[in-house]
Amino acid sequence: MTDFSKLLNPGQLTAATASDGPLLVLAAAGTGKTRTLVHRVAYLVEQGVSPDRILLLTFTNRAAREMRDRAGLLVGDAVHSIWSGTFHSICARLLRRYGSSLGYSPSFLILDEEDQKKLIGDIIKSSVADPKEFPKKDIIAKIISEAANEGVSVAFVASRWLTKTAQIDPEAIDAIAKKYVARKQELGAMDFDDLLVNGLRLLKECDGVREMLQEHFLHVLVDEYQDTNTLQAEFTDILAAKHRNILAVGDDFQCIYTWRGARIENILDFPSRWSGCRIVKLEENYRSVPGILDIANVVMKDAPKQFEKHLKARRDAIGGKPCVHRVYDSREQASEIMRVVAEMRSSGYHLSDMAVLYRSHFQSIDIQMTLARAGVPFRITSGVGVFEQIHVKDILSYLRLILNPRDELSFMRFVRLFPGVGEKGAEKMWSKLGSMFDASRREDRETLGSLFGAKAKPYWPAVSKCLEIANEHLDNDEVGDVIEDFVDLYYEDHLRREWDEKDAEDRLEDIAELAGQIAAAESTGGGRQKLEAFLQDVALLTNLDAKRNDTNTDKLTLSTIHQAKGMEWPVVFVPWLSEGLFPSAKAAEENRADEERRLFYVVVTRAKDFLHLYSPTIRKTSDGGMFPVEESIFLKEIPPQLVEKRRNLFNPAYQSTGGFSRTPPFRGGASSGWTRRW
DNA sequence: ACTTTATGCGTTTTT
DNA sequence: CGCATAAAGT
Repeated sequence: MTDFSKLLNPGQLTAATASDGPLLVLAAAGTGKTRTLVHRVAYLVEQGVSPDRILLLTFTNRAAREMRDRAGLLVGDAVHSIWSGTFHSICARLLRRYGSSLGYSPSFLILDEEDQKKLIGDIIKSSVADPKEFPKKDIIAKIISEAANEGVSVAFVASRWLTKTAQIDPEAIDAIAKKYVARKQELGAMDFDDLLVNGLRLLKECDGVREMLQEHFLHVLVDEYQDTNTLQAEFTDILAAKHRNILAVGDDFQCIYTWRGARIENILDFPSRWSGCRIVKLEENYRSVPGILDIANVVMKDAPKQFEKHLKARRDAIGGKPCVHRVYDSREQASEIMRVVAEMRSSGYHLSDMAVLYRSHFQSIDIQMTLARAGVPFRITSGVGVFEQIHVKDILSYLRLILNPRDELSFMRFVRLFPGVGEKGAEKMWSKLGSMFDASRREDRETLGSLFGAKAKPYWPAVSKCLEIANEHLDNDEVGDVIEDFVDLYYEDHLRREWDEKDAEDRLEDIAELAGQIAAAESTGGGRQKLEAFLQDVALLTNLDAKRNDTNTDKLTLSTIHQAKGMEWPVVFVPWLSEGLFPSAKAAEENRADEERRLFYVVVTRAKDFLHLYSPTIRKTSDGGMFPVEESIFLKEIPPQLVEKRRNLFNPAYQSTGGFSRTPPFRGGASSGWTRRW
């Protein structure tokens, strides 16, 4: 028996070894939230609870993996039986098993954001008289998603948008939404939101399934509870209703996903929803030095809705106070960051001990360029996911088509890889083939070949050959070869036609990586089953799930604050603390100033030893414009004695007043462009 | 009629 | 960069 009292502080111990019944753990940043949760799992397993009757829900794949890894150290192989994962992936798992009650096949497709927008765009094109006068697909997709996540009607959300975006007709948008639902049905597909919506429907509408699952899950544990939306809170409430063993862990101060439907009220009301709920507060912070916590406490001192919480430092002070750097522009900011990085390295920190955390992706561009020029290795979580990139999706559609002759979306994508085949052509081919294409049948391959135009025809025999032998490869568990053949015999050519040399090389490398990852995936069956399992849920994988082998090299981390949630580094840099950027102007417009504040709280509490905050005096736009920017309100609020101020104004703005532009820049943005590689 | 190529423009945050 | 739109090419 483990002596938990030796491993945990009193608060953590109470939570981890609590008796049955509802429990809310209010864990402020850095107070050992994950540790508590992991030990709770270990405690339950030691008490004889069968691991497969424990459900552990998280928000991100990374959190799920960390939880599994750490629990594994305590309970060993039992960890593999625990039901743990993101809300989305657990719902997907349940729906694959029991979704037939709702009319879904176990192999339903999961649409990623791009697929979703594409479908909505197609519907707009075909059903709206004048698409130019109609809201764009991105807006419609957002409205539909918002409605799903809040559990309200599309027309309701659309009319709410009316106030800020002109010319929206709620009825018309509702009509699009209905067609979108029908189209998904036709394809046997669910988008991300459907996973949650249908996961909940499963519990509400299918009495048998609900009762079985309620009986099955003895313990329901939810991480980051402050970020649950209506659907997720209801989902866990129902699952735990029978045994009443629900453990919600969270921190209302760290609620940063309201834009995605998170309801901070879920955690605030938790005690009243669950009668007899015990509350444990964790306020002892083991992560950060006192100087950093002082700032965190200042940031949240006037927070409106909250459980009273005050971070108590358990570490001694080391180094100096957190540092505020006033710099001239984005480039100077980048070189200043790099200078401090070098300084910290020479005093013994590794690159992997440091992170640059920013409000939005584009704010990292100058930093990336500066680091690249200086040859400092860094790891970045870019705006576009690895599994959402064009070339990866191309390969995935090729693989999907081999496995599923009726996969319309994959077919469309696949045939459009050939020159001279566009949207209309692809549609014609699909209907001429009778809405199916069985790659393993010679006739189907010949028919398709005859449908190609003159430009595509020469390429077909080689690809046809690939398709012919693909099944053989799959039976021999040679998934990698399936991809390799296709790339060698056709796709590499295609890439080189579409992109310049360097880009094509990069993309080929990504594909090799993908092949390796599929081959390495765990599975019970042979190549076919392995591939099937991978393809089914690949939409749920994110950047952080790929390139795991990357972690052994020493690299500086560049990440958005959202993606950095739950993580920690000895040294943290926060660029662009300027009004309009952080807090973001857009958030202010939409009355979400308090969320920006919580976001700042989150980033401050990521730092263990050193915190460096940067505020440029000007920002430049892509068209060469130059504008003065004010220091962020978050910096202004910090009492001067809590920080050390440094000014680095190599090139003060006031010396060249002639350079300012007249028109203000668009809302955010210091420079333009995106990076795909990471 | 449909596809390819050229050009301009907007960019929060994510499962 | 990717997307939408317009113009040019098949």
